[in-house]
Amino acid sequence: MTGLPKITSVMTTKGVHVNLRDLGYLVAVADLKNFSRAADHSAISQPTLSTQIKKVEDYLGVQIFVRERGSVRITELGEEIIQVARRTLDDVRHIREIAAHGKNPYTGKLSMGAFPSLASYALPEYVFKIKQHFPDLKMLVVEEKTESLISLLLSMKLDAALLAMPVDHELLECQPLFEDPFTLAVPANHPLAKLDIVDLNDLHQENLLLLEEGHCLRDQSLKLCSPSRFIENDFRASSLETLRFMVKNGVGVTLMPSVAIQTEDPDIKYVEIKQKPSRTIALVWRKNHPRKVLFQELAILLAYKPLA
Amino acid sequence: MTGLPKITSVMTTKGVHVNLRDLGYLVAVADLKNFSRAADHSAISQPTLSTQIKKVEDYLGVQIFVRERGSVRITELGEEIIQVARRTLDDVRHIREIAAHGKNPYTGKLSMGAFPSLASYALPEYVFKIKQHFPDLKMLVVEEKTESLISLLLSMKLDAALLAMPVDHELLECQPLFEDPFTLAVPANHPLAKLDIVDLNDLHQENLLLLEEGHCLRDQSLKLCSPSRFIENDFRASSLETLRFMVKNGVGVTLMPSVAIQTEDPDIKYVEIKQKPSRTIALVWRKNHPRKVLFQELAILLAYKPLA
DNA sequence: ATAGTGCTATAGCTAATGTCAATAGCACTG
DNA sequence: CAGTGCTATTGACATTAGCTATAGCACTAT
Repeated sequence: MTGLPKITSVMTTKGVHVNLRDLGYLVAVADLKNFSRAADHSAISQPTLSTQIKKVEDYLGVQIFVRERGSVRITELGEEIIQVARRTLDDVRHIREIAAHGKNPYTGKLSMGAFPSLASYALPEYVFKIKQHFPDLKMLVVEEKTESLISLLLSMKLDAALLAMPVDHELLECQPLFEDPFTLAVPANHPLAKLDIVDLNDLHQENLLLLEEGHCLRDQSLKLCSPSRFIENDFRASSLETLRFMVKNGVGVTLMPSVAIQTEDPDIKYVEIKQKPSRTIALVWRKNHPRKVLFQELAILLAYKPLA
Repeated sequence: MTGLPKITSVMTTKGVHVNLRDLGYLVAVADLKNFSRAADHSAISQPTLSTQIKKVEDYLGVQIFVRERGSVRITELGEEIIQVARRTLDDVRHIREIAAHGKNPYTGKLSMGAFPSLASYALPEYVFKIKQHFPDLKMLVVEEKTESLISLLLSMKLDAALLAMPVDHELLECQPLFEDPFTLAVPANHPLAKLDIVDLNDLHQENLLLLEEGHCLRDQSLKLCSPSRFIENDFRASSLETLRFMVKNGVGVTLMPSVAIQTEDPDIKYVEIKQKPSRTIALVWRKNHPRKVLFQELAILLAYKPLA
């Protein structure tokens, strides 16, 4: 036969696509800095890993790893690529989680957030209650200001959050849990401490202490106290405990949510307020979150007053 | 032979993994709501697409699409899954872009941001200059407040940004471009308008107009003007043009960055300031961004005074 | 030097997977 | 009741990822 040779597969361009699997290999090599161990970790043979990595590098047309004596270095471009690869793999994990949670909302990781002036007081008991009723949930709690919590919810990095109403966002669903009345925290030796009940309109020239910007409690307090003529001051506490400390030491007064009241302390008196102001705490989650059924049940579970 | 039958592949569990390709199919079906057209769009046959979609649904154990008369509905869970799938595909596209830009930084999309009190004035000319020197770049401009720009840079959603120094972030690199001196914008009929130069310390009881919270120009102005005893006011403009309008109408004065000066308007006078305050505009990008070479060249290109 | 160690790369074969064309099945339409 | 417009199933074929075996390379220890 003098015809043309039968070309079956010259230029066997092995693999033309980037795979999720390949991304995993990239990350494994990046983490372990060693092809053989990365192969082990990925449960494939070292040659396979080598060829797959090479395939990706060829496909992208850039070098990701520099194979060096004893260890593997990552190129700058490689770093960038691997950073995104990690994100990609996380997303795929996320897809699997969504499916798993859709099938059984009562298992798996559940991340729940609360804003600072609520978190430390209500969360411990809440987490305890949740663990009792849903023992298969792995709780993860996050303490952030309201604004951050909302963006975490929207970006799917957080499953649910305890927020103060109102929460008006068309992508979020919201179930009120309980009312948290405000009291006025005053130093025990302050004239107001002798009262059983105080009218916000009667407060003049008091030094109202507030949290720093971004705390919803600050905004609520400012709103409620606008009729009173408080002394302006530049002090901005970073936590409710700092505020309590300041009140205790006679620096001023502050609005204290009931969940945070600690009656043991003889230096502070918490006085009821005639206007009965309160904040409504709600459980909030993304509409059409795969586990909304769970959240509705959680809301019922947590709707009882959190403190005995 | 009475031995056991040779089982080659009973239970042929076709496909055990989710693929990037599969995610693409999901998105195509979600977009087109029709298997056949989605197959067409994905350049595969309809049967292949059907089996692959089914494979994913089987693997995840949840139904993603409801095949209905005439069209395809997406389950709630499906919506969530597809949302993440889109993100995943974007990430992979991003990986390819990183590689492409690493090979040739001078082509492809380039997203550049600037904060509002600079954007409208400097960006048009900048974009023009860049297009001239790098005709293969597809420019995309974004106008956001400084804080947003920084998080966009960090999350790789923005390539570079024009920001006011200082920008201290260990993941960001920063190349100063030019000084932008502040002048005092006053109504033409204001006594100050007659001066050639004004001392910030001589300003008393002027009504200083500022932008709303979050604008870096607001913070810079407040810092510079703290020695003066300005009238406090609650007005917060949402743009520099609003401020200019207010000044024009005699409501007060404001600090105006030189890039924003418009000498044509006879109703406003821009008075030089004795203290020669200025803001330094810099080009900022993520350290080890694949195209940092490009940004360094851009910085040189843009370092000349932006306005004639 | 020489064999050994600890790496990654290459080759050739096999199993798994994705793909196609053909066709079945289903629910409406004319 | 044939026709239309869908999705699902089947069986053959092509591509890809995987394996084992082995090569190659640069040091290290004997």
